[in-house]
Amino acid sequence: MAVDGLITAERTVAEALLAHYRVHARRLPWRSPPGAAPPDPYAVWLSEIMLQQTTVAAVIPYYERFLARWPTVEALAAAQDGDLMAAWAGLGYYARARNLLACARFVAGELGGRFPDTEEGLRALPGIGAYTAAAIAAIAFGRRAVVVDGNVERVVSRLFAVETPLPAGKAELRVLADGITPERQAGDFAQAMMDLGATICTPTRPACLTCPLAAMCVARARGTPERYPVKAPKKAKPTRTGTAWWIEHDGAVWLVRRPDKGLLGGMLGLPTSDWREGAAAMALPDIAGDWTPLNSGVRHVFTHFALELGIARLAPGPAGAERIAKALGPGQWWPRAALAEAGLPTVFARVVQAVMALGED
DNA sequence: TAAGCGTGGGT
DNA sequence: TACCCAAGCTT
Repeated sequence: MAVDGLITAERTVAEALLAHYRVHARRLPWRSPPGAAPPDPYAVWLSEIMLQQTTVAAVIPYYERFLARWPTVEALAAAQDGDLMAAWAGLGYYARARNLLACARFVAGELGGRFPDTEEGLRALPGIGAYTAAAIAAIAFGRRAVVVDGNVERVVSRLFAVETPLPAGKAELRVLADGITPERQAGDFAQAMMDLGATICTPTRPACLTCPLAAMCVARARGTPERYPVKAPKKAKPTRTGTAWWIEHDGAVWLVRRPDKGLLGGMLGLPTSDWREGAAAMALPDIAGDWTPLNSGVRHVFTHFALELGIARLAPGPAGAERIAKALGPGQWWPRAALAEAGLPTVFARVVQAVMALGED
């Protein structure tokens, strides 16, 4: 048996990591201290959905606002769709917000307001995949679950110097993670692994000198921790171009609700042309009037393409204003002075900024 | 299995 | 500047 505080080959990964976590755990709004009673499953679920592919720093203010406004799953289930989407605006991956609402309504309506306490039950809910089901089961319900996120993949790939490139290597990494996951305290263990990945076993320049697992780490022994995880090469990102249509009448701007599926689904936005590769010219809708192409535009990078969005402006006048809905489909006039509160996704918030910077005319 | 799906911060 | 990356899920 290892002497406490001294890391030896006999000490397991979980023992070394949990001892470190008891002292160095990050204090986060949705987290209970190490060894304490589990937090409210609603809080765990809400934080885990927000944290999918999103940094802790970005999530914290959204989490605080959501929990204050909708303190229970029943309260969230009663929210208006538009209010929920607007509150999520800026956080990205908007399918998460749509699934969040669907999940809350199912739990509140069909499950008596109680989240399932097993991985299998959680996995069946909208927006909850393998990682999130395992994380909630372990953190909120004390289950032994193998929690594998990007942090865990990086830590495990270095511990065992796994050469199989991601994403093909995911299955292998999961088996290895299973092998080091303890029977008890799986929730603390999962959070300890993620803390380690976020603060010590970082993608670049890992702080191996302060790592509680350094003595057990094969990549460290080889002197090449940054080599892992090995990743398959990624594809080039194309550029698409399009035009946003700024139609303003009587101090208000025409906004449209985007379809539920696809990019920025369910979000409010400016009407735009199609976004296509190669198209360069300003594109205008079939609305007669004195269109003004603006010199400024917006460049915005999405996950799988970059967008260069030009802006064309129209002041249709009272008669023309009534034809807008017919030409562009359903939408609403939003007061220009209140656009900051419309809950627009970032790409359109930037268009608003660009137009506002031009002044009233 | 692979592609689609946001955004902001770090290097 | 141009990448890379972050507590992934859905289809």
